[in-house]
Amino acid sequence: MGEIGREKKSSHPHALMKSTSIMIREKEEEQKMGLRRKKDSDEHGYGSSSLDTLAEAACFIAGQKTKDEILVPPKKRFSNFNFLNDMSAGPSNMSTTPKEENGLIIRGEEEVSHCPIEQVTNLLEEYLIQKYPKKLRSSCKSITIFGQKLSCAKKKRGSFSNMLLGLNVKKDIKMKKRRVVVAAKNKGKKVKFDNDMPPSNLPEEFKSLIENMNGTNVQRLVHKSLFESDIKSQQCRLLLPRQQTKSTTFLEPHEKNMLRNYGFLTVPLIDPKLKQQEINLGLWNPNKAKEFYVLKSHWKSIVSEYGLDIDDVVELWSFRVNHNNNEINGGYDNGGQLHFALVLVGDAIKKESDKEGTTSSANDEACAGKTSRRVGRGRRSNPDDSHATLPALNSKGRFPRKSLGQHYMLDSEIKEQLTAAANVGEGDVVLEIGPGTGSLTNVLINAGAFVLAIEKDPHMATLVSERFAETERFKEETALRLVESSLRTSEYRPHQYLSQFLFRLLII
DNA sequence: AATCCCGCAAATTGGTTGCT
DNA sequence: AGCAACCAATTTGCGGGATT
Repeated sequence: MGEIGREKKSSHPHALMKSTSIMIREKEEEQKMGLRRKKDSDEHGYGSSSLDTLAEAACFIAGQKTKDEILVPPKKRFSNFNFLNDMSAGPSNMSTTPKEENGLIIRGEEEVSHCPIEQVTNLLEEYLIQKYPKKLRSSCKSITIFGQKLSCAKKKRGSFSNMLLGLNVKKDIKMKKRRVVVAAKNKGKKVKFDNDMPPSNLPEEFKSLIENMNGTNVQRLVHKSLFESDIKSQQCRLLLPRQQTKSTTFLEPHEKNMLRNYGFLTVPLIDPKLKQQEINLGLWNPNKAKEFYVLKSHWKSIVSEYGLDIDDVVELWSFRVNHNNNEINGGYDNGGQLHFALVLVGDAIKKESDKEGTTSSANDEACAGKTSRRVGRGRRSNPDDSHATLPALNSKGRFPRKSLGQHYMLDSEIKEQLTAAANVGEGDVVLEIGPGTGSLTNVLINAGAFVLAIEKDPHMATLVSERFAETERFKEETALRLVESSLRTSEYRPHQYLSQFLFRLLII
């Protein structure tokens, strides 16, 4: 109590309205909708009539089902339905500081009471769960009522049953005072609104790598000094300044749709050491006036790997790589697949090179897509180690896709050990799920086995069949038979399948 | 239970505009 | 010119779901 009344003088009057963006103006609603609220019907003062109407709305929503979004176009049927009233779009001449009294928000002469958010969400949830086919529920990403998006995008795999329909409002009107840490910390630090960016200058090594990858449309997206929130371990994201990204057209329409519908887009990234990995590009406040792009998953590991710190300057570049095989990404990549390159600038790069001098390449592992090589140990070298196909793959912008469960196994010793452990010998028939570059396949064939391989990634499928096209056994169609998976639309994951298969074996 | 990760929106700050 | 109110851009606190 009183928190609202103590609203800071400097704070914007709209600030409160935003936070209470959905409220119900009861009197208005009663008049508009002809509803008669039962007195004493519930503690919030909301009678069943309103909730019935809401249920009706839910019913209507359910009737508008589409695969990715349930959309209720404004003023289509319930033109007088103003139940979920966005107060942020309310009267702009509201100058009185809002106050809270007896559970009511007082704004000038107008009285509005709290929306029973939980009731609303519970009701919608219950209704939709009852009325909605399960299949459709699971694919539903958001619900829009009269332009108000009820988002559930944050739950990647959230089933509808445990999904809360966030109404984009604070459930609790009471606003906690935030600790003012920023002001003290950044005192005197100028917030840069003017984009006095230095001229674009992509380092030569990046240029040549991108050239090798046949990259086109190379452009600098972002030039940014890192802030605490960019590197804080609890935050794990890099916010891309809106000014620098809003005018650019680095995303194609289908990519924007992906972002809006699924909340993120996995983009191949060349990191400062020219290693290739993937990063998730996210979108905050989708479909709102202030959309922000952020780099999410794996940003944290980049921060720790390169020891990024406050005030380090980074640049994010984008480019596109045309794959010959346009089947990749469902044939959407007409303009080429989006790639990013992360470049350290100034002190950040100096610091990184200093670090490299002292720590050598101890963290280099023979893992996905890394161009590192292991030294020492006296292990015999094998031409397959750094994979004959790997440089070629990388140069074409192909590297392991976690979304497909891809991991390149580069250590031929392990492959041989695996083959030996499985006791694979002449004449054995081996089912290989996800041969990838065919490195294990090669060992298996050399051991005399007949290999039946299933590959989902059409690019890999082509590659592995080309690789073994020269082998005599392949020509005879006895050693390797490649099955191009038609499971593209399923949730097929080779390693998941394998682990489940092993698990079943164990329990049998 | 602890930690990680994500997304929203409050807080902060510099710029702009309008009035005196 | 000086001031206040408003606007816009950006950072980051924080809640809460997901994961370990």
